[in-house]
This record gives sequence, C-alpha cells and structure tokens, in this order.
Amino acid sequence: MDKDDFFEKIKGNLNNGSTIVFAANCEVAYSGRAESHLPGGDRIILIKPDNTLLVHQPSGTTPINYMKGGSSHAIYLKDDLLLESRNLLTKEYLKIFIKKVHFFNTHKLDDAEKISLAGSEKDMSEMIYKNPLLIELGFKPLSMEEHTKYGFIDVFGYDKENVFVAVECKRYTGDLNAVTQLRRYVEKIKKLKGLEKVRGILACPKISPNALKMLHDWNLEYKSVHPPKHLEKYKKDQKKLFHYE
Amino acid sequence: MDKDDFFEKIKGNLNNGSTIVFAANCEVAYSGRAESHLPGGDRIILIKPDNTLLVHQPSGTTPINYMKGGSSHAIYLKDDLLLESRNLLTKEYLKIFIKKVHFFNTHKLDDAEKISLAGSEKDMSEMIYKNPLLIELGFKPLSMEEHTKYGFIDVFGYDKENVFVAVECKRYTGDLNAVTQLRRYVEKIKKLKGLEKVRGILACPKISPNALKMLHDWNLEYKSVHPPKHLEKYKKDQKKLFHYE
DNA sequence: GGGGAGAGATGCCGC
DNA sequence: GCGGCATTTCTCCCC
Repeated sequence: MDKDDFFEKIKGNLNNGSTIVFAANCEVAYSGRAESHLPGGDRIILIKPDNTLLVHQPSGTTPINYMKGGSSHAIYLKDDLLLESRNLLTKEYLKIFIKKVHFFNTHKLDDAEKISLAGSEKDMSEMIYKNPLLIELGFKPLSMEEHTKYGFIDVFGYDKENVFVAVECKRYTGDLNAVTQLRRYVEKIKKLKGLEKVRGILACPKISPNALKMLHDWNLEYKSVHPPKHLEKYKKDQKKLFHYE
Repeated sequence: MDKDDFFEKIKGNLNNGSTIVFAANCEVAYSGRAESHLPGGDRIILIKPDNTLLVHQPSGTTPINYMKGGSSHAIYLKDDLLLESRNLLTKEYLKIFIKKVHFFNTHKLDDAEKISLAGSEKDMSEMIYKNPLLIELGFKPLSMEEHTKYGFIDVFGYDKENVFVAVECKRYTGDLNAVTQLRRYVEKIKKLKGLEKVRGILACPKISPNALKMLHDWNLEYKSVHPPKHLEKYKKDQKKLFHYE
C-alpha cells in the first residue's frame, strides 16, 4: 500500500470516531512507565475511538506495545511514516516508525453491550455460603464478600464449637500468596476482636506443596473445594448457545 | 461484505500461516474457565497464525473475549455465519455468531523480533545492587535476583553491623501484598539460618498507609527508592528515538 | 483518586 | 509440566 495513500486515509480517520486497523512493517519505541524498543517486523495496529492503541505481533495473547484510552495520536509523513501517540497525563509516549503498510481498514463500530460472566471467585463464595457443608459439618456462615473492618474475607462465620472461621476462596491452585492473605485476615480478626483462637481455612481445588507447608506452619487449614462451573442465571443461555455439547 | 465471500476468504486463510483481521456485528459466547455471553454489537476480531483469537470491542485495552494460542478454529455457514474455536486440552469453547461483516483483511506477517524493555523490577534490583547507598550507608549487597532456597529475594546482603538484610523492590506503591512477601522472606531466612535478627527493607517509590502500618508492626522497614527510568544499554536508542524530549 | 483484590489474568523463568 | 512471581499488568469496587 502506498505511503501517501495510507497517510491520507489514517489522517482522515483519527479522532472521528472510527476504529482503525492496519498491518505494517514497523519499529516501535515506548517511553513512560518503562522504556522499550521493538526492532522492525510485521505487526497489526489497532486504534479505537477511545484512542486506545494496540500493537500486536503475529503471536501471543497480549499486545507487545500499547497506549491506553485517552491518549492522542498523530501521523507524520516525511521520508518515513511516523505514528506518534502521547499521553501527557501519564507521561507516556509511543512512536511507531512505519516502513511498509500491508493493509489498512477502518469502520465506525457501534457497540453498547456489556459482557455477562459467571464462574468467578465470588460465585465460589456464594456456593460455600449456601452449602456450608462444603467446608465442614457445623459450619455456620455469617457473611459473604463483605468489606468489613476485618477485611475482604470471602466467607466468614463460626464452626460447631462457635470458634470464628475465616474462609478464603481460590478458583485454582492455592499458592503462597493465598496463604499469606488468609494469615493476614486471621491475625486482623484476632487483634480486632481480641480473640485467642480464630480458624483460617483456604478453600481451593488444590494447593502447592510449599503453600500447604506454610499453611500448617501457621496453623491454618486447607479444604479442597471445586469452583462452580455454571451459574443458574446463565445456564439457559449457555445451554442454548452450546447445545451441541 | 457478502457472507459467502467472507466465508470463502476466511476458510481459505485459517491455518495457513496468515493473520486475519475483520470487523463484524456479532454475538459471542464463551465456556471454559468461566461462562460468558456478549450480546450483539460491532467488534474487531483478530486471528493470529498461532491460533490466538481476540475479540475487541471499540473501547478498552483488553480483549472482551479471547482464545489462547493452540486453539483450533472453524467457520460454518448455514443461515448465519458461525466462527467456532475450541481448545480440547483446556476444555474451552468460543462461539462467534456473525451477523454482518464490515471488513475483512488477511496477510502473512513476518516478525521474529523480541522487545527490549528497561525499567522493570529486575532493573531496580540491579540499580540497588550497584548503588547500595540507595538503601543506606554501609549496606553490602551479596546477591541479586537469585532463586536460592531462601526464596526469590530481590537483593540481599549485610548492613554495617553485619546483620542480614533482605530487600524487596516494587516499582510502584508498596502494598499489603509486598509487605507480606517481604515478611515471608525474612521469616524464612531466620528459620533456615537460625538467626534472631534479620532486617527486611521494602524499597519502593511510595507506600500505602496500611502497608506502612503493617510493615512497622512486623519490625520491617521502608526505604523510598525510585525505579530507574533509563538503562545504559538502551539510553542511546531511546535518545535517538525520543530526541524531541 | 487511592487502596485493595480478582482475573477466563498473561508471560517469564527456573526446577 | 508446575511453582513462584512480575506485569507499561488491567479491571472492578469501595472508600
């Protein structure tokens, strides 16, 4: 694609509500929260109406470089093409030196929809709250996902001997971080309530060996609980959409 | 764009090493690690040669839906267009119901380059290792970023009175997590080395009030250190690329 | 706007 | 492969 042609096209579509996509051989430099340099290669560049700019290499999930929404972009053509993006508030700068444009497209996209998602850690807390037997016999949940002065404890309540219990849920392997998080909560409750004994239970499908060791060192407990896969409210939708399963 | 035309084009370019980009009005459903549903709207869909698939709404940095590399995609045309992606290993499924295609493009991208990045936490450790005065007078770093049996301590060494010091670096605001991480290291070293006194220093540009409180409660210390913005090895590059600054 | 924590986190490196 | 951890993390929620 011709440089002058590209220059005119992109110039006419920056800041007019259009979404722009093009493929180009380019070199990218970023300066801001860090400094980066990406030598020449073929990439996809996506510019959204909110001025988000993404640079994607031909592999991987995450963009190799990007500028968040609210940045301002400008295109220059001298000997070479230069697409420059700035965000003065965050002091971030991105420069894309464009050597060759493979294709260019733009369109005004209309999308006001938001995604519905089920199966998060919160749903796991809810499941435990409704089915306290998943933790143990006699567990009486008092509250769930509440931002109390004790912290963001997923589920908390009392056991059959009326000892305070804090439950921390993780959807995947419990790690060292999860253990220290639980430990923080337990200590905070002890201190704030002036209690000697508070139990802390890490509820997750599995746990790493080091995490389990640290858990035991701190007299915390592990209960294997699997996160819920389907939520009632989306079950029907999903069934319709994935009926072949 | 005509449905049959799109069908033939995308069919011919899936799994042949091409990168595919198109804009379409579509509905998206995902089932796997969670369940999600996104009602109809205009989006950009990007398919890479490694079979990464991204769905981008016209705003925001992150894709609203995606499939990671290694998935397999197929396109179907009956009454409507259906782009289906599966990953049998991770048991993930994505369906894109395409109502209207706004544009379509494909190209074989050639990119073997990797990014150079400076200013990460590792660079911060390096800076402290080389300039121990940034921590305090008399600090003698012994090792850096080593995966020893004591953990992944960023910098460790002795102070002027030969007391063991573990330094944990954070590029941004030190939070509760950073404090518990440091606390873990200090305790681990104490236990493994059988030492009474081990100092732990959190090195970051600033720290949250709660984190500072917890730090003091645990007799840990805070030293304000700013991460390096420019690394020698990239300085010249950056100067050339951002000479206008 | 900052703090705190999850995320369908991702990606990197080491064992 | 899993474990541990940073990320130009991003995003959401709450204060």
